[in-house]
Amino acid sequence: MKEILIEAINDSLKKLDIDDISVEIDVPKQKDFGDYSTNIAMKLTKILHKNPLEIASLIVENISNANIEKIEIKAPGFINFFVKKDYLIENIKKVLTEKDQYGSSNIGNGKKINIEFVSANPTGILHTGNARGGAYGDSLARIMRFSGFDVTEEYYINDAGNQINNLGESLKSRYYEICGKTYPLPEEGYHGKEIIAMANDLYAKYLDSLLDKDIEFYKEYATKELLAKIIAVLKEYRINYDVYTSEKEIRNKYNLQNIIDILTKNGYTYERDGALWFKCSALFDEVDHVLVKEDKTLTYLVPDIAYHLDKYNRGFDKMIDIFGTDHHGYVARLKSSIKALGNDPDKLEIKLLQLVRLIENGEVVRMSKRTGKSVTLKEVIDEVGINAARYYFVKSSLDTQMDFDLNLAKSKSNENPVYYVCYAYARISSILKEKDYDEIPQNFDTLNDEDSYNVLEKVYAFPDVVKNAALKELPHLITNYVYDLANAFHNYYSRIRIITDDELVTKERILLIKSVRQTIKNALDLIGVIPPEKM
RNA sequence: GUCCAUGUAGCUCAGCUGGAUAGAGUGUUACCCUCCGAAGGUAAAGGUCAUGAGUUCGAAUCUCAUCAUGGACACCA
Repeated sequence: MKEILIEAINDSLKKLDIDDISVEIDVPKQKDFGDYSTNIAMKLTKILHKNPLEIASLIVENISNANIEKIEIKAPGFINFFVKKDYLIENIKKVLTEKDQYGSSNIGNGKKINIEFVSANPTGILHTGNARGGAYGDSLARIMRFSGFDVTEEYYINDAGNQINNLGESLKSRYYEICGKTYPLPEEGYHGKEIIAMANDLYAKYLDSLLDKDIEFYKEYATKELLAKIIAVLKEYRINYDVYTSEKEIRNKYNLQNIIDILTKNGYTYERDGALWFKCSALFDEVDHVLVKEDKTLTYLVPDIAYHLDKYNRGFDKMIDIFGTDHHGYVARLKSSIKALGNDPDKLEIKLLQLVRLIENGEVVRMSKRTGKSVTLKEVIDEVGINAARYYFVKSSLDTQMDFDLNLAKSKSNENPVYYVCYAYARISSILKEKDYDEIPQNFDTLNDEDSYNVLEKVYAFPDVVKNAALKELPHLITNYVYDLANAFHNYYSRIRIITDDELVTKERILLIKSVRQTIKNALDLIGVIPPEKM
């Protein structure tokens, strides 16, 4: 409908000899201002040097279109369109025919997108911050896939380096402790409950027969166990990755020295104080960073450069990394390295999400993997449920600093808007159990009232919302939308009786609410929420 | 100190590339079930959009300054 109007306006503008301006069509907040509205007359004041009202009437004079019922001009210069409602009726048929595909599109045009998210180090278990990143990343992937992008969801496993050494040492230390021996816990060691649990498992299975195993054994065992746990929880959280990339494998696949050599050849390194530095201040960063330490070991930056090179080599049109804001200093470094290796840094987009602050008993709980103090994703899922958790963590934009009050989440979980939406779904399902129709009629003659239009307009808006969410990469637009849709339905339900004595009326109303239910389902699916038939 | 983000109703948050009288939920106060699910609906109250200037037909939205909050500024990852 928007396109039809834009075309009509453009035709009119041509007659006025104006063609190089883009016409914008909005949906006004108020019903009095019509179904659609444009500010084009006001934008043209600068070019035409005329009163916007005058311009508006010139434009309107030249518009004629069968779909338009009425056009009004309102001060200071808005042109408001009132359109015929046939398209809303047509749309019911579309929803009922396309079913689970309603709202999908091909605007992505098969472009290859890589979305990397969570990628938590396997040195502990997932916490609430990962819950947010996971909900965002996976929802974005679903939305983009639904919009015709070729999406790869990826998890990068940091299974090498210092932290893994510390992890191995930590496990060994705990195991020794249980065996009645001592082995020092490293200063940077991990204190999580899960490490102690693993040590207990080892003892239960092997008693003290592992005491002379070397550190490699503990490293490998701990990494494998923790990773399995992480993946299992993510799966429960309805996230299924397409690709897991291991840092260990990247280190084997790429000769890291080779990458440093290329950087050197391109003139982006220098030596100082016995270390080799990356001259990223010449590119996007403010300061330089070390690649090779004085003791000749590599910093974490080097394998990460290799990892991103690997992503580039796999031929994605766009790569999206989702980091916590605590890694924001890292963005410039990474982009610099990409440029320094001769790739296009604009293909990599790094999204920073504000960390979730945990509140318990009115106090901020400091989360830390090292001290083992945190609320895990698993606990969140068990306490508030998967639907509520996914909805909650996706409903705010990434830039919002979020507080997660665990007491509130537990005690008043009904306040979560997800229940309001699911309730609408369950209500419709329950009516459909009583009466249902499958065949779709040509006309819906009895649905010619404002109440029906109000709901149908929301249903009609869905494909546009999805496109918007996909292009702007904002999954929370979906939660906003689906709430509005549920609200429109609850309103309709309270005013209109669906099942009546009149067979035709009942049938058309049933099909209307069926299209609502389908749209709710499709929308919720994009954010990983599965509505129940009964609540 | 420098960099990034944020500041909208008592609280939690929307507000799309600047548009018409700033919106929801929650909380407070009233109503509404003989009938498809009241986890619902209706209404009232609640705002110097942090502050100050600027840009223009028009600013919560853009620019600058100030204040406040969170985070980052390692030869850790």
